[in-house]
Amino acid sequence: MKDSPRPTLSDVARVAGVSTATVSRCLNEPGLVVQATRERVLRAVEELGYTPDFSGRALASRRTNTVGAVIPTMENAIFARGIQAFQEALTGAGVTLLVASSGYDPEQEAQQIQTLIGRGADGLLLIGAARPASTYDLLKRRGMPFVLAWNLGAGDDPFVGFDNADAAARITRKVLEMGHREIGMIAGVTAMNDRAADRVRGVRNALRDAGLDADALPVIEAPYSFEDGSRAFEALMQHSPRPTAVICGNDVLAVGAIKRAKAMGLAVPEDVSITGFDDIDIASFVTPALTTIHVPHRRMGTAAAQLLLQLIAGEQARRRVEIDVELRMRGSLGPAPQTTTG
Amino acid sequence: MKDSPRPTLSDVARVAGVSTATVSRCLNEPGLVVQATRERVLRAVEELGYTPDFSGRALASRRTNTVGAVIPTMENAIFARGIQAFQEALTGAGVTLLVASSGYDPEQEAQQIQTLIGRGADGLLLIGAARPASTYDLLKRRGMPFVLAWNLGAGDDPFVGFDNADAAARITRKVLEMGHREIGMIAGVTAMNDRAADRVRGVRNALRDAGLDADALPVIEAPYSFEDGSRAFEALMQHSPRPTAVICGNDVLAVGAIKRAKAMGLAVPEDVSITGFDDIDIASFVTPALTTIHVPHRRMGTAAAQLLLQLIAGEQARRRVEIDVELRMRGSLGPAPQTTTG
DNA sequence: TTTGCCAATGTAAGCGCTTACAAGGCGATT
DNA sequence: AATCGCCTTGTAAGCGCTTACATTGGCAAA
Repeated sequence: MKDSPRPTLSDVARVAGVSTATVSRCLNEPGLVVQATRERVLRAVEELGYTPDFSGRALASRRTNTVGAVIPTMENAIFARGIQAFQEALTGAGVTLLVASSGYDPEQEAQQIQTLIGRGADGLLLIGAARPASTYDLLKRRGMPFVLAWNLGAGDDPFVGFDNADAAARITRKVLEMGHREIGMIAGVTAMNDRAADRVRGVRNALRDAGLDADALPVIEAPYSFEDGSRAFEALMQHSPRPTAVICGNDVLAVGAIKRAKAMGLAVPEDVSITGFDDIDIASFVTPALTTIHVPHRRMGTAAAQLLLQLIAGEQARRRVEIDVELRMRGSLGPAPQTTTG
Repeated sequence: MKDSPRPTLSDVARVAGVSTATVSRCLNEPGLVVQATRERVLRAVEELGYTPDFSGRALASRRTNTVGAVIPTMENAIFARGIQAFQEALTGAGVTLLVASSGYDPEQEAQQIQTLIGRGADGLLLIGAARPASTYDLLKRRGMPFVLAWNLGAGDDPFVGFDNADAAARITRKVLEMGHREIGMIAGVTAMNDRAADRVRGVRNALRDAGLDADALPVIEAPYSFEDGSRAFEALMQHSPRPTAVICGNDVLAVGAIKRAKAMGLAVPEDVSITGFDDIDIASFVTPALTTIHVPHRRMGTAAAQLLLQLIAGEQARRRVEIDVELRMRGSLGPAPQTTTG
């Protein structure tokens, strides 16, 4: 195999017997080139196996048709799904996506943003709204279009998301409606994760509104895994009085909790009710199926792509897109058990 | 917010009162610049909020410290996990990752490879071994280092993977050992997916080796979702004689199958045994837990990164890395039920 | 035939950066 | 005091591409 250096525009030009400008036009504005020439050029392209060099093109044309996304991690189904839809929408518009992950670390996120800017991203997708002011400063000083997703944005920052606190409050009210008064929560790790923190806040708000003591709510934080959900559930069951309902910050924790409940000989929902959040595939597949908040992740990704493309194009657009989420009532939430004191 | 054009190297140079070469050196080889100058330059960088432009740098230096990966889809936990590890390993080496997805379409894959080459990727990660010869030609003509993952590579192509057929045969032998003779299979979609196809082949091989009629194996292909696994299971149960064991091409299908089995009033594994493949988190969380093939996806991602970096650096390296997978025996596989004819 | 215009192509100047090479300055050596 | 050599910095030539502008040729109109 010949390890040939990549052919360049001028190689093509030489082989085709035209100028580099003509080759460039052939590739970008074929209409400007007469058919015979075009064919000659394309033949040369074929023959040499020419592929345009992105750097050269970006440098000369000052645009990249590229947007970047910085997500906490790919190992979370909700991001994977949303980003996949985001990407599909972009591809449809001839734009490529650069994905970077921050591991939930704001410093790494800032670093990745720098990298993406350096790579000429025309716009950025960021997750959630909580990040240092310095990061927002950077973005705005650069005039870099960006869209926040998976949460509401502060100020007038453009976003495509939903109110996590409000949704958490909604599911909490449902739990209360079912007669539960001893409630516990298994939250995602809230440090550097405004979505997780907002969900805790939402639960507390709902309790307070119902005249209960929000500060008394036992909350255990757990990383995003079945196993950690299980462990947290077991710990929560040690709390006295024992919760009759456990509200989980996401479906994965909830599934872990259900599993442990069964292992502990507790019937769900007869002995203890469990709720989730996100409505990922597995939510409807566990037994009992999870009562949860349905979030249309794909739709959110698509809408985010549309908004970002509009911002980049400088078009007028509704900058604050609230996505509807809805409560999905399923088997894991039932009426509170009769207490002996009741 | 001033929508200032990005500051360039020469802006920094002007502010710091030095030449562009010195600024460049400050950023890339700080050792070559005397402390006083360095401080002055860094202050200017800070003040202007300068970020190096990737295109300019790539164009001038002929290297990008970038590798690309083309995966079928992000919406599959096994890729998400492997790629996450792949990325972490790269980041540790100061290399950035560009991810593209092909939607299991070889043409799109070739397209994405072109794009990544155009973007100056120093190397590529590709999934599986099956793709048109033209794609391999392109890669080799360019002298582009690449690593295949999630399967064995053909010829002497470098890979980090495992033998899907062999692993599938292994789990099939186990099923046979448990006394099952009426076996069915729910496979992933095999078109354009050599891993899925190899798994089917492996099952057939094992049956043949056991003196059974491999062609008689009922196989239903299903997309990667719980729901499709369920549907396929139900269809398979119409087959006569009804299978006492269902081998699934992946864990997601298997979980779907288990759920439907229960819904149909079939006990697992008493009435029907079900096996999976991949050992994703949920495999140990379903009831009964899945007997499956454990694949260390993260380890594979890390190893792939190491190999790719070595190839790029032109170092001598073992180019064919076979990853160990192992059978995880859990509750979903039990002895074949007594038949009336037995 | 001459003129004018337009379509097709060529010329060449960068885009922001790196890096050979040149130049300058200073201390050490003789 | 003269010379050398090294350390620091500057000069300038591209890297592969796009694109404003110049040039050419052909054809229609006069």
